[in-house]
Amino acid sequence: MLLTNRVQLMRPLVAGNLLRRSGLVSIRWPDPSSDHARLSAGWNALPARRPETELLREVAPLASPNPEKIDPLYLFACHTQWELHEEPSAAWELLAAGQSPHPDTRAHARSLLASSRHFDADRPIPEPESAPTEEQSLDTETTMKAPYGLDLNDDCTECTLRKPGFFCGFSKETLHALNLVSHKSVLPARAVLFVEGQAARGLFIICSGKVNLSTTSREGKILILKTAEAGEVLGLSAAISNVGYEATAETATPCQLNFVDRKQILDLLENHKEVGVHVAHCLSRDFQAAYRDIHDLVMTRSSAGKLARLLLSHSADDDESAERRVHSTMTHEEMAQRIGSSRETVTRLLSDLKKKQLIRSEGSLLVIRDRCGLEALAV
Amino acid sequence: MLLTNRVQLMRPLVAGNLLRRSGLVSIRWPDPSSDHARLSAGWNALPARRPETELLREVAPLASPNPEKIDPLYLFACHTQWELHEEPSAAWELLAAGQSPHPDTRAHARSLLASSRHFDADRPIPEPESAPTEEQSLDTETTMKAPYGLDLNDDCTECTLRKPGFFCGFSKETLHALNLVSHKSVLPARAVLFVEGQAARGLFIICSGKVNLSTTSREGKILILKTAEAGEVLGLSAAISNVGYEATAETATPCQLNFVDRKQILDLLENHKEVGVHVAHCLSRDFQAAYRDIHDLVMTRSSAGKLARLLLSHSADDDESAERRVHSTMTHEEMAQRIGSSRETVTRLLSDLKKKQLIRSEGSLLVIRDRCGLEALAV
DNA sequence: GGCAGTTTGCCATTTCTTCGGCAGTTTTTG
DNA sequence: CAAAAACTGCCGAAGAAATGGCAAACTGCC
Repeated sequence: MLLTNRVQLMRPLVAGNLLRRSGLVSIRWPDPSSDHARLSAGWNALPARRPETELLREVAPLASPNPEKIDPLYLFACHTQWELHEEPSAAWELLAAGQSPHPDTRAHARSLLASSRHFDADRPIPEPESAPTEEQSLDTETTMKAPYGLDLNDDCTECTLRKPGFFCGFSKETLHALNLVSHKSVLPARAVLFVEGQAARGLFIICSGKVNLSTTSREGKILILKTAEAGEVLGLSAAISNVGYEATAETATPCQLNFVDRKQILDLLENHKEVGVHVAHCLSRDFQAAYRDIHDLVMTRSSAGKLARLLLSHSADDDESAERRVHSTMTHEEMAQRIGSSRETVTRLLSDLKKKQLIRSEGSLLVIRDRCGLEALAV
Repeated sequence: MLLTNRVQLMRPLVAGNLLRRSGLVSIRWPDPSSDHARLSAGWNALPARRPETELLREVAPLASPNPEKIDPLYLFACHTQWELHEEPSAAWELLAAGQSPHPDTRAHARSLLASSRHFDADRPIPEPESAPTEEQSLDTETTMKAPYGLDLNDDCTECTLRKPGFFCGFSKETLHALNLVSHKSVLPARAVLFVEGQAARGLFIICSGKVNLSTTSREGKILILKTAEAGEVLGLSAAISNVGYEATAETATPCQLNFVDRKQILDLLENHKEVGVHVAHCLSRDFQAAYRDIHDLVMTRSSAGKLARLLLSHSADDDESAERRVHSTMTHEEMAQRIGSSRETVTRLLSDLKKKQLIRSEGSLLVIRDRCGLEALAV
C-alpha cells in the first residue's frame, strides 16, 4: 500500500493507484460488536463499505484552515484496526492525520505510526513497488513500473542517473552485488518512506528526486532537518546500528529509489572492503552536517539570522549579476519548519526584510536584492 | 606545549610543567619596531621577559566576575606573534582568552585559534606527550610519562582499561596494528584536545577520563554537546572526511588518551576489514546521538523541559529507593551551557522545581524527590 | 464565475527568556 | 586564616517569539 498522503494534492493517477492497491488487500471491516469498533463514535460512523470518492472526502477536511483536532480515541481505534486486522483504510486515516495541521493530532498519529508493528522489518509497507515479500509484489506491480514520467533503471551497473559522488559509486564488482540485493521503485511526491522511531528495515538510495527528512516534537511541531538529493542515502545509520530511524523521510518530488534490506547491507559491509570505507565517509558527512545543524539551530540567537541563512542557502549560486538571486517557492510555513520557528515569525521577518530592501517579492518568487546584507544578518 | 588553560584551577604540578615546557621553545620577542608589535598598546606594554608568576597574574584577571572585554587588536597581535614567531606566551594568551567569561573575547579568541596554521596536521601541539614530531618529543618527555596519578599503558594489546564496547575492541591482530601507530598520552583536566574548525590531525581514543565536546557561537555562547567517556573516540568523522573538527574537545577530568594520526586511520581502514565495520558502527551511534540532540534542543519548547531531561540523564540509575536520586555537581552555568540556555534561566527554573517539591538541594548535592514529576516536565 | 482551500499579512496578547546588576554564600588560593 | 574568586539567588526591565484570531489575496477546480 502506498503511503501517499495529503489527498488534496494528489494527481488522480496517484490516488487511483493508491486506492486500487488498497483494494487488493483483503478488507475486513470491524465487527460492530467488538470493543475496538465501539471505541469511538467516529469510527462507528464509518460505512461498512466506502467508495473511493467518499474516502477522499472524509480525509480531506483534516487539512482545513481551522483544523479540528481529531479524537485521539478515534486515532487509536484506527491504529488498532490496522494492527489487528490490517485494515488499509485505518492506516490511511492515520497517515492523513500524521499530516494534519493540528499539532496534537499530528503528533499522536505519528507516534502511533511509529509504534506500528507493521512497520517492522518483515513487512516493508512504505516501499511497495518492489517489496521483497511475496503476497504484495506479485500482483499488478509489473504494469506499474515507471509511472510519474520517470525512467526506471532495473540494473544499477547500467544506471544512467549515477553521477560522481553518489552513494552507489562503487566498483563494478560491488555494484553488481548491490544490484542483486536492491529493489528499485518509483514513488510520487509526498510519499512517506519511513517514520521517525520506526524500526529500520533497510536503507534507501535516492536515484533521482528529493526527499525531506523531518522530525516531530511531542506537541506536533515539525522540524525539517534537510532535503536529501539524488545520490544520497537515507536510513544508513539506523540500518547499521539497527535502531529506529532517526527522522521521518517524505518524498518532496517524485522519486526513484533503491531499497536495500538491512541484512543485505551488513552482508555487503562484511564482504566488500570498499563498502566500509564508503559508508564511513557517508556517515562522516552526515554527522558533520548534523553538528552544523545543531550549531545553526541552537546557537543562533535570533530567528532572523536563521531565516537569512535559509534564504541564502536556497538561492542558486549563479552570480549572474552578483546582486540579485531568485529563490525557490517555499511557503512561510515550510520555512518556519526549516528554521524551527513559527509561520507568523517568518511572515514578520520577511516583511522586515522587504522594508529593509534586502529582498523583494516578484509574484511567487523571492528575489534577494542585497546578498551581503543578508549575510551580515546570518551572522 | 600543553594547552591547559584556566590557570586558576591548575595544580602547581601542572602549571610548572606547562611553563617549563614553554621555556623550552626558543623565545623570540617582538621587534618593537615591527608593525605587529605596534598593533596594540596592550601588547607593547608586555615586558620583554616575564617570570612565570607574572604571566599567571596577567592571565588570571580574564576570569574576573565583571570581565573586561579584551581588545580584539591585542588578541590579533597575539595570534600574529604565535603564527610568525611561535611565541608561546602569545598562544597562551589566546588560549586563556578562549576561556574568558566575556562572550566576544571568547568567540574572537577561539576563531583565531581555529584558524591557526599551528593547528594543522604537521604540528600536533595539543597532544604533547607523545607528539610524533622530533623537536618536541625528545626532551623531558620520558620523565613525565605518568603524571596525575594515572597509570599509562604503553601497549594497547595489554591494556587493562579496555572494556567491552570500547572503540579499541578490535581483534588481536588489528589491535597490534593500532598499537604501532597510536600515541599514548596523559592530560590534566581542562586541557584542550582540539578546537572547533581546526583542521583534523587525527583522532583521540579516550582510555580513561571524560572529555567535554562543545561548540561556540559567534557571540561566544558555549553549548556543551556531550561528555565523552572512556572507550569513546573523538574526531573520528573529521579525521575521515578530512575537514575541520566539528566541536571543541576539552578534558573534564584527567585523561589517558590515545592519539592516532589521520593517515594512519585511513591506512587501518583500508587494510583491516573489521575497522570499517567498527567505524561505521561508531559513526552511526554518534549520528543518532546528534539527531537526538537536535530533537531535544530544538524541539523542546521550554527550557524547563530541557533542564528536567538534563537532571534525569545525570541522575544515577540506581533505583535504591525508587524515589530519590542524587545528582552530580554541576554549576548552573554549566547546566545552562548543556541545555543551550542562560545561567539566569537555570537558576530560576531550579528554584521553581524546588518550590514544586520536585527536587531538593542537600549541600552541594541535588536530590531528585519526584522522578515522575520531572519526567512529566521533560515531555 | 464561483467556491473551497491555501497562503499571506497583520494585530493584540501572553509567555518565556535574557540582560544587567547586586548581595550573600561557598570554595579556592596564598 | 584571610583574601580572592566563583557560585548562587533574586529583581526589574526589555525583548523575542509564540498564540490565536481574522481578513484579504491567490490558486485550482467544478
